[in-house]
Amino acid sequence: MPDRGVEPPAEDDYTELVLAVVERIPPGRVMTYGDIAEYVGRGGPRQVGTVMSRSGAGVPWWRVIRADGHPVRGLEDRALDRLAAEGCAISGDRIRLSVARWNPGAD
DNA sequence: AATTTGACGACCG
DNA sequence: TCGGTCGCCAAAT
Repeated sequence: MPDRGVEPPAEDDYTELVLAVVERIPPGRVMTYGDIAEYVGRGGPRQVGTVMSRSGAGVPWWRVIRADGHPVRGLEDRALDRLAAEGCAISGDRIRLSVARWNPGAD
């Protein structure tokens, strides 16, 4: 049987796809739940949220934000801390999407 | 098996 | 700009 090594997650393919995308978001940049759903081509924003809530602890979850620019619901302070430390474009309590939004494949 | 919930998003007033 | 409402799509209860 295959050795699982040090990386625990991988409960299913969809989860893996989502986490893989989040892993690629560069520091100081962000993606919305909808962006990720569209990019992986399955499910929707809410499904991405479900995956992150359940299995997002091991990836840069603070770089995944809502479409209105607000950071993750319930963890806003920690997310803003981290993003600020990365030099992300922030305006008040929300991210400047027009500046910080990142698209994989176009990097 | 049916209903409610959730780290969402577009629309509208 | 802000809050209310409805639509979406699985997971959890």
